[in-house]
Amino acid sequence: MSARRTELTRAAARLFAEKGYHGTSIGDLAEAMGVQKGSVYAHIESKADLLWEVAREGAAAFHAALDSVPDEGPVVERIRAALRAHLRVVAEQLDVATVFVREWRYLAGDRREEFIAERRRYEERLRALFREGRELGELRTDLDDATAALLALSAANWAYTWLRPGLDTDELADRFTALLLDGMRGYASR
Amino acid sequence: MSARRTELTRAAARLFAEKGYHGTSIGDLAEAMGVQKGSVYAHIESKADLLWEVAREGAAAFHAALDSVPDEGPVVERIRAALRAHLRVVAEQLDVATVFVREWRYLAGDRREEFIAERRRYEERLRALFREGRELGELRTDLDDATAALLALSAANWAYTWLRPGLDTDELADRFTALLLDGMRGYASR
DNA sequence: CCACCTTCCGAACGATCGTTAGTTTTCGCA
DNA sequence: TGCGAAAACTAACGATCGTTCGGAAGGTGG
Repeated sequence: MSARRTELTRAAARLFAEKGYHGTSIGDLAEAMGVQKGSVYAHIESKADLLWEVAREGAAAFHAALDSVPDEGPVVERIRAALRAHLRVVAEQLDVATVFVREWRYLAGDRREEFIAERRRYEERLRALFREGRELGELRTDLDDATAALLALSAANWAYTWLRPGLDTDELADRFTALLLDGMRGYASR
Repeated sequence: MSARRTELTRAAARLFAEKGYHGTSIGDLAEAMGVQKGSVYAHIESKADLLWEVAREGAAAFHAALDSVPDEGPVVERIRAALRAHLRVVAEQLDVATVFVREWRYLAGDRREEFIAERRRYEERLRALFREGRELGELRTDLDDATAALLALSAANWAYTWLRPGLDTDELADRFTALLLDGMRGYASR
């Protein structure tokens, strides 16, 4: 893929995140590239291609982040690592993450189905961590792991709305992890 | 507001939630009403009016839900009540909640500012519960209450993506509350 | 029965949409 | 230096966008 084509994808990610897919016109893309709008079609076949490309890039980034989490070791540490990896992707590729979480639904046809499958697979990989933690006894044995995974996933998926590049995402992830692990109830009331 | 006008607002909430604000045309609205698209303007002055109305309805619903939470009593119970109230609104007014969480950003000008202020106020009201819990010693005194509130808010704001009408939102809220309070760490590792 | 108000129709508006086509410019490389 | 590919330009396409307008139903209350 040519350098110019890559620039176009970057501009698409930024504008789709900022104004939404339907709120971004080919003219907007062209203006961001400093080019006439017809020229955009030297690089793509359709506007939908750009959405597909950014969405796939997001899926790849989040899956790659999860790949960095070891398969073994204490589950608690692996959950912390997964949260760290996720938030790092959000902070470092905020536009792509935004499209991944919010704009993907404007995908159409087979691409939409394929994306949803990838998204579900990502959620399953995260969920498995919590289930394994319960089964191995590293988390409480009476844990509602589906709800726990949903809570963690909510924090991860909502992050694009408030996370700003430059924040210490590792520390943020650790704060979330600490809360998820130990809760917020006072010692006296245990 | 006439009955017909109310129908239009309902259709707008549904379509904005389903296809997005920019993905919904006046023609779509008209078709949902069984009417020619020009006729829609017997009820509104602009498409933006409908977005504003639905967004305001959402803000009112969530604030009203929080109003039902008592000002006194155990903080833990008030947090549970707030989560219950929030999830109930999401389940019972899913379209409105979706616009409130996701589509509001297409508001323009003063309306956008006003909405953001209302949204911030809602978040502040929730945050205050956690801060109060820490200060009164009902939650752990070393609690990172900002993060705790953010975690709860993430669960609340993400709910529109998976919550379906008919689910027992009280039970879901209680599961979240239980997790937030006691965490998921195994007893053995405390 | 008439006046009024709400609602809708049908046609049209200028603007903008995504996309296509033919041509021209730019530029790295043989 | 010249060739070929990549990139951009210009102009236009049909479709659809949000919106306007004059007039016609339809029902309600005086």
